[in-house]
Amino acid sequence: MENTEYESKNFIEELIEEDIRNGKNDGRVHTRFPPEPNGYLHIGHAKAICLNFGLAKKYNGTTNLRFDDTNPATEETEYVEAIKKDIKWLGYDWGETEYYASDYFPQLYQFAHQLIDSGLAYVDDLSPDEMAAQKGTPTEPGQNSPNRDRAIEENKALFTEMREGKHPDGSLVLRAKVDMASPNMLMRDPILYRIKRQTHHRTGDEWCIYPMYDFAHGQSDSIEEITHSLCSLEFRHHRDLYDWLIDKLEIFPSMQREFSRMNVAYLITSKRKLLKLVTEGHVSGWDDPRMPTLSGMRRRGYPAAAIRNFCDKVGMTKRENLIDLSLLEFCVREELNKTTDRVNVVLDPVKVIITNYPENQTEQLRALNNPEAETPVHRELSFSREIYIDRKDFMEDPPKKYFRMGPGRNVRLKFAYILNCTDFKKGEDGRVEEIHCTYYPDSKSGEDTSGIKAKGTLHWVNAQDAIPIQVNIYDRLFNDPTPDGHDDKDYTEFINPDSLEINTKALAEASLQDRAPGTQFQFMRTGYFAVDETSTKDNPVFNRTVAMRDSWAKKQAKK
RNA sequence: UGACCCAUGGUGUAAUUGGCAACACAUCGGUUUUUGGUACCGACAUUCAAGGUUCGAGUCCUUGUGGGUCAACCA
Repeated sequence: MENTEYESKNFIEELIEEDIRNGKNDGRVHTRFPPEPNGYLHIGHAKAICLNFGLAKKYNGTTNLRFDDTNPATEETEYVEAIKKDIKWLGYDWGETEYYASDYFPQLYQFAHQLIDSGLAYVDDLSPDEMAAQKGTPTEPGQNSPNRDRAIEENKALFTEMREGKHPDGSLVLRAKVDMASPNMLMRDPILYRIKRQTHHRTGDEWCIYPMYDFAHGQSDSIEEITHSLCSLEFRHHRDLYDWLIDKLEIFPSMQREFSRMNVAYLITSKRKLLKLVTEGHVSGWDDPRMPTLSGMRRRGYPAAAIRNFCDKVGMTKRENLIDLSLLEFCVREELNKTTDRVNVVLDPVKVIITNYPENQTEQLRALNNPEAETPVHRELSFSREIYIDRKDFMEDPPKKYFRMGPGRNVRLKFAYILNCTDFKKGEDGRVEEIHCTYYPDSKSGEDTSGIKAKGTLHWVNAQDAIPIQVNIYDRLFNDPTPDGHDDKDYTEFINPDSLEINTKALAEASLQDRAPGTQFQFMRTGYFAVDETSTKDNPVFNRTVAMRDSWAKKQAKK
């Protein structure tokens, strides 16, 4: 048949399918996710995780988790644990294939000797400044080091001494003998090993020399027989060295390909810059709900499924990009709309007295938890003479298009009755402090025979049993779409001073008293919220994940 | 004054490989609605430029233009 669906593939999938067609690696697909354990995973990593694990799943392959831990100065076990937790939370499982570049230190050391034996590596004693001076520039060739032609035996002896700790930190390095005139600066005799007396989080003090990225990453890929090693665009120039080393070492030919990093407006994804936000106290930690880290987004209430869907929608190309934050928020709302229970929470309470409702009466109303759910589930909601509504749902002198409460107007209370506003009282400060209404007894939700129409529907809480909660209202951390894209200004200058508003006057329906951290809700007409991990029965705390789409507010803002 | 990569609506991608520029987000308008939510309907680009090849070019070629990356004993 001709109506078979055509599935569009990204350039990496095209490449993999071509390899499979050609029988390369017997059609095997083996990817890896290689974080350095020097910080927490962020939204940018999510794209790489989804890519690597997604590809392996699609082509029946495997994905290794490999910690790229070759720089003991910055790496810690704390980060290893956090990274594993975040990957699992995102929904991926690496099974038994958990590796560490540091496990390969002995093998890498042998590789270095192999290169020396082939006359393709030498020990250099130049200072960093001298080396830089000889490096040349992108338009001028560099100069050979005076040590470049050191005898093989001497190189072997010196390198062995480096490993044995006979030379001080920084005094010697091992360099590959490639080409000091290469147009690719990375091929100008790159450093392979440096001396660094620093305790490693896994190997302790066993080593005082450590391989550089270029002599660890590709070799680790090769040792693990990774077929497709995918990384971001800025590593394109490393590919020449990657291939050169594999070729000279005659080891498994892993193939590196590059894709463009994900840039999301108003977010930053530089680990160094995120670390600074933490250490300088701009946020409460790596998992602050305003952080673009997976732990921060988790705490904020972004569902893993939403992040996966976002990564999928963003696509895979080699172009520079700046993705609208609204796409991420769309994915979050789309998921939460399907999954969360709707509850009544009043953020800025104003008391409403229903003057014709019996003083000592309380009735139980039936409330639908989630109208989107396949099987409807209901809960009970208590209702009585005094309730609270949100301050912004009342106007003393409302315009015609305002559908909420105002003197003389009818408005429905969700799951309850239609009210008619008869009066209101103001305090000394001029603020409305009490609203009087009457209710239509025959307008009860689900059994309304009143025939009365109310344009608006409000959320509310029963004054008798409403509980006080703390609500953290989060907004974007930066005021600028590209906070770290300005040459003349530091990104911290764009920090939004109003990125967190702590609301302690909110009142919630009684069912929210003792909910487990991480539980998510839609606060009816307000937004999506998640129970914070610090929340307790006596002090419930909720984080705003994202506000509802609000076409009314949008219209008002334009005026 | 080098090398490498990239260029399709406001944004991110697609175009069955040379054959009617599609999808999503955003924006605007409308319908439905006991959430100003959801759902649904509609509007919104002749593909960076100029040449060339061709019956036919977003796609191929040439030359430009614009953007990105590269000179850490970081990854």
